[in-house]
Amino acid sequence: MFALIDCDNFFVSCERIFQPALKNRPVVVLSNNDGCVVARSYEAKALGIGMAVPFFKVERLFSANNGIALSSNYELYADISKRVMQLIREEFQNLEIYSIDEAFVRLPDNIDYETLCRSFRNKLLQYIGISVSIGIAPTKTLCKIAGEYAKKHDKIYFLNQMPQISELLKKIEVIDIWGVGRHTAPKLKFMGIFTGEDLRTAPPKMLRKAFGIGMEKTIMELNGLPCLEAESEEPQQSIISSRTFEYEIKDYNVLKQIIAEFVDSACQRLRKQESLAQSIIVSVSTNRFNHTHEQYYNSALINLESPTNNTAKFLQAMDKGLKQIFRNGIFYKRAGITLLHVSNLHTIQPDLLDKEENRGKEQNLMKAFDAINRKMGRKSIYFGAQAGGIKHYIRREFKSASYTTSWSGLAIAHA
DNA sequence: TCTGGGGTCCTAGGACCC
DNA sequence: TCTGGGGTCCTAGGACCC
Repeated sequence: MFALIDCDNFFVSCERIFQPALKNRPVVVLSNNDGCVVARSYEAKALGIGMAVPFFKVERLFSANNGIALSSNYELYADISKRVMQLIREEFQNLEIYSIDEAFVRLPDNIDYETLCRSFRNKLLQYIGISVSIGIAPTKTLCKIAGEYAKKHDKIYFLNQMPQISELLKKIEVIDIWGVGRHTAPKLKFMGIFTGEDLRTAPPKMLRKAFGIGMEKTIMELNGLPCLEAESEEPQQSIISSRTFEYEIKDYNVLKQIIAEFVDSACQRLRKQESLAQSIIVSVSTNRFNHTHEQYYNSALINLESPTNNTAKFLQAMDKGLKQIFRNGIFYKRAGITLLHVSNLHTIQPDLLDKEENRGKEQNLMKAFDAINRKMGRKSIYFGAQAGGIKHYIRREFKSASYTTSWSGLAIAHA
């Protein structure tokens, strides 16, 4: 049996831990540049604020109802997530972290699932102050459905018997089934498949021909046959760092300095998971909502001679790639990099032409670099290519303090 | 005025081989 | 010169997820 443990309104819940005044009123958390709504409290949902809507479209309605909007505070959410996952890990087997706010676990056979989950839910609430919903079912796809139901009802829901599954699926639109997206749903409707139950009883082989193997798996899973197994915690296969800027940028050097920040951040994550990468994609684009300037999108792939996690080498490659795609007179609003062809640092095939002593030196250099920044604080040392003077290219006007990750952000209790 | 960021998996098609 | 069948590997792009 699987269980899906899903934090309720996660980003909002994190903020409320340290700001009790946010309780019982509409709260939303915004994406970078305070652009879109990415998390909503129940009170905000009740106002009809949709997921991922641009905030400026709902701002008046929202503030008229005494709402509070916050910029995203990813340091805080990542830290709270880490604590939640740790507690889950101590309690269950086969933890699979699915996203920042949800995880699948495998439940042992022949136990009282609901009692176990409910006591764990209370523990999380008491230890960390985060409320979760838990869906229990024989497959992951059914767990998702059980979890959604649990959110709206009693927070724990066990979905197991076929008549029960069938009844629930009848009430669910096909677009709300995990694995069915906005492109596939209209096509399914055209074929007469409207509800989850229609999909469950549809011919799997036929739908596989039309939509691929993923759809066949979804149908099997709806029927209680597990096709998606517990996945082990593998290092990531690609690492992305990209941003939309607050302002449009025309200057090559400014753009390059900002992208150097992305390279630095991605390489740090690469080293943290003890990996190497061999390629980097650099991409730039204009503001797709601004039609007064020429629209432009381009990307360049640069392959390195051998896998590395040396920031300097990726900075060089990034510059080369950026030169290939940069055009004068374009107003750039967004840029990013992706590291790919990621491999494990310890099992790497050494390059015959690469001297081993150089590889050792390179590793030591980057270790020292990371150690200094860990000890003395972020960006105590950095590469010359990185933005020295350009710090402010993202707007986060309503960000809360880094309560758990910075001394200056510690909450103060007045007694 | 203001529209996010970070991932995975699958498939089709091209290049190449015998 | 054309024909047939069988295969691998790689890449770009689409679809999905949160």
